[in-house]
Amino acid sequence: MPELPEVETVRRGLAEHVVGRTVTRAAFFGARVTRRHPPGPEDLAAQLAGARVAAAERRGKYLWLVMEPGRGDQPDRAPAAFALIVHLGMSGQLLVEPPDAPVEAHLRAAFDLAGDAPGPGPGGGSGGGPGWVGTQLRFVDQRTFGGMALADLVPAPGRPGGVPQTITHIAPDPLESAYDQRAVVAAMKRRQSAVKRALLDQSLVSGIGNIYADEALWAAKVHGERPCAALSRPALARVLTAAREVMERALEAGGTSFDALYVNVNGASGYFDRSLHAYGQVGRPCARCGAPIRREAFMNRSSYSCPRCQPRPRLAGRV
DNA sequence: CTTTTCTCCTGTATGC
DNA sequence: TGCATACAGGAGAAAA
Repeated sequence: MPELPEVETVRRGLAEHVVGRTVTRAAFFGARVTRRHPPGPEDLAAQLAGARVAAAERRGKYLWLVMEPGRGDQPDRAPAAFALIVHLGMSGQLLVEPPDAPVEAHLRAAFDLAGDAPGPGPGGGSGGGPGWVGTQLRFVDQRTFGGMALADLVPAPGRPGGVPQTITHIAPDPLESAYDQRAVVAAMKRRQSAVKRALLDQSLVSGIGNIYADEALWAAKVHGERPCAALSRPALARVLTAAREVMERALEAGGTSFDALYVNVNGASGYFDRSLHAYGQVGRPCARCGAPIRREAFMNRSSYSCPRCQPRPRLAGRV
């Protein structure tokens, strides 16, 4: 499940293999992948055709490519850059492949790319590389919770290139300069909800999903059902710091696993198997105290925690 | 305004 | 073996 570290790994792959190239043709398959782009897939394809990928950006779990339109009718006046937003949902992958690679079962979009990418990627020079005639960027998404859309870029603090207008409700994530942990702690203090719900609220702090929420709460020794307001500011800060640290470590573990041909979210995190202390570890001993990790229902899914290190709040829920 | 619930989707695992 | 069911879960719309 792509959360911040996995999405950042994909962004880095895009920066290396796609930025600098021009989209010569775009195609979309199925209606759901463009459901967040109201004008529809034909409009999306038309606007991308001829545009150059100027940058690959990320905030939380959202990716976007900064696109510079091709100069059509007005060669003396450069049209404004815009964003191609990509959300991977739960099962989305971005793949960089030769155009004649076999079509994946859940291929949702394909972009033909022209030009060389800068840096030591494929096609980056005469030596090395597979020597493709062309390159395709493909979006494959089994469950199609992800999608693509266009948006204008609007100014945002700490983001020189701006952020897409349609995702300005997404808060800065813990790894960007605009992130202000003291402000997040203050906002959490005012929340009338459990701390895990707050961690998952992307308008408060972005990038954290179910996995890293459980890991952060385990590291901070806090049960996710504890009300935000019942936690001290230092305790809230410890939870947020733990979230940042666990995601930084996951990024280190996952950041090296894609090769030159492949920008793959599923392969991005070897972190899952080796370093999880709570998520999915039901019955296994807590790494701190040895008590078996428990699983509890939470919002139609699951939460994992240590029953000894993370005791449930005494008043779990009010009526 | 704030907070919670529902819904979208499909492959995998489990139970009878 | 075959069929039904639970589960994974991000995010936005709808409801409370």
